[in-house]
Amino acid sequence: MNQSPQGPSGQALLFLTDEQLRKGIEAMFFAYRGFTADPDRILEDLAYGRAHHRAIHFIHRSPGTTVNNLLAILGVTKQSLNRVLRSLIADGLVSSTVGSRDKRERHLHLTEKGAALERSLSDAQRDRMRTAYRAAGPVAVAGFRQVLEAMMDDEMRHHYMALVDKPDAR
Amino acid sequence: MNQSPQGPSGQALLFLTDEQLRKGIEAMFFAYRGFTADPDRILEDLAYGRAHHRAIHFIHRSPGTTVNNLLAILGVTKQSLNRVLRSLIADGLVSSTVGSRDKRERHLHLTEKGAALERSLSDAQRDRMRTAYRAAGPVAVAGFRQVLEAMMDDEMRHHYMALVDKPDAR
DNA sequence: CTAGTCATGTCAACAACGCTGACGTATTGT
DNA sequence: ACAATACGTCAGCGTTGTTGACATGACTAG
Repeated sequence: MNQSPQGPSGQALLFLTDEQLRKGIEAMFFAYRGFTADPDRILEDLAYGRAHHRAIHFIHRSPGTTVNNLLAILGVTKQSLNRVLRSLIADGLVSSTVGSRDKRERHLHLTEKGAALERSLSDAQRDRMRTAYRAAGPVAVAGFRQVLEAMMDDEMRHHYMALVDKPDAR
Repeated sequence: MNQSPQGPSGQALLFLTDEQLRKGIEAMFFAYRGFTADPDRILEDLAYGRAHHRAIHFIHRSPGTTVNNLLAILGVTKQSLNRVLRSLIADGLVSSTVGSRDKRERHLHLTEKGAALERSLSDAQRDRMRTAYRAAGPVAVAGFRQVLEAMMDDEMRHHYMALVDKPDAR
């Protein structure tokens, strides 16, 4: 069970023990609750949930994205996404415009109202992230991102890589 | 908006830019999907979900724990937890025994069958974590955990700290 | 041009898993 | 004796995921 992995040269790879791996697993569990806590608090007053937050986030990040593209990034069915998009469009937070090149596609944008909510949500989430970053320091932050990237499924890493090097639309 | 934070001595704290924070946020989102993907695949064949996994994990980690303690760690209502526990007990994965000191309490343990499922789930999750750890290296892993710990709510960090230094019951 | 495929939207039904509120029982502590 | 605690449960509801089926309009290959 790899309790004390040894390198080929006999050097101890102590960070790969089951104990260390378990700590990482539990850290992910508890940290993710914190990660979503602040936006969740904002959303519960608005009859929206985490799914709305995700849609808003990625529409903000990729203005004009199509439904199909959003589907691939979020990894849900079109019925699930459609339910969320329908309410966001009905409430005037998201606009859906017919594609000019391909008229089957709908291009999604945040309205001013939607952008305002996005700012409120991401401000809250960034505040916590900033506090954590500052407490841990730049070296830790680099490691944090390295491990997370290595943890992704290939397809998700592909979407991630395509996003992170794009300038923020802020 | 803290676009280019400067230290008091004018040194650039470039890892605290909104851009860096956003990358961390998106990395958390995509990585968490990978984090849960493997156990989810195992569970979907068994009519169980993520909630069952969490219950099994923490009962394994704290054998004999009470319902109230599990409630605090998982951060859900007793009705939610009870629904999960009821099915796990009915299916013979978890045993619930009346407390000896305080007979109001129920002490929860995994049965042999429950322990077998726990091993199958945590093996899958550890495999991915090990691959990620190995790819990122020990320094990155230390940073990974530092940032996650700084990201937790105080109460969750308290539960985390109480757990991680306990030896694994394996 | 016709046939097939694609992008999207929608209806219905269902499951998992959160929640609130209320009530009951047994046990413990004051 | 009385209040508080630990637990279980019923009923109902909301969000978010799923499948399956069907419709429309638009593009594309033959």
